[in-house]
Amino acid sequence: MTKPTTITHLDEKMLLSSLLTSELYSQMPQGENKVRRRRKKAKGDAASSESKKRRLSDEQVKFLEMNFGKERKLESGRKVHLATELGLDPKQVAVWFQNRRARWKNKQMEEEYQRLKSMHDSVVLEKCHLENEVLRLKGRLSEAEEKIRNLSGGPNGAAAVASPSSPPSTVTHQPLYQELGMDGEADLMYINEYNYNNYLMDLSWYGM
DNA sequence: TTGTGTTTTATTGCCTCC
DNA sequence: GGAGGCAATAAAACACAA
Repeated sequence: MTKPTTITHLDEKMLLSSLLTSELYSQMPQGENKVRRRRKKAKGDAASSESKKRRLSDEQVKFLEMNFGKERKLESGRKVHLATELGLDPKQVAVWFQNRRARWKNKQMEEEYQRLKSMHDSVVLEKCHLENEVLRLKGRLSEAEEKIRNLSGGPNGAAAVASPSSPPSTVTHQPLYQELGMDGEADLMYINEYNYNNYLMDLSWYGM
């Protein structure tokens, strides 16, 4: 009689992960990748109650935390001293410090990421504002040029304005919204806000 | 109670340094 | 070559919603 096995989400994840690492990665030619092969866990020992995983007591953790605060690395003498003090195996102390360093490093990286992200966000926002300002000023420049053309006498006056002192490239400075037939600065503000929002959405999409 | 996600403890394999 | 560090991961322990 074979009982149908139900595969939980967790099992599925583990299975997938072990398949990926053991099968896929171990097939990669050695030397071309730095991905280590999936190890095999010695399951027999875990069954014995003696080697079962034990959580450290609050006092033990507190003491270890205190020591970690003083010095994150653990030289041999200190390890043995802490172990006897806490009634633990020196190896357990070493493992605890190793794991604690890993957690500390993760936290540092997370904080650094948040710091950089907020810096980056404010730079992007600033860029949007500056782009808006550039477009606004270009609009005003076009208006001023138009007025000058009108003042210097009708439709032919434009030729007079386009003298050597005013470069012909001015035409290419026409604001984008005029080219697109849009309604001035309000639309431009909208475009920039739109781009910025899309940008933020992209960041969140990539989990940033 | 149970399924699921998270945290903690422990192991393995590789790398570096002395 | 071995001691110690680190990254990756396993697995137990725990938290918690449903």
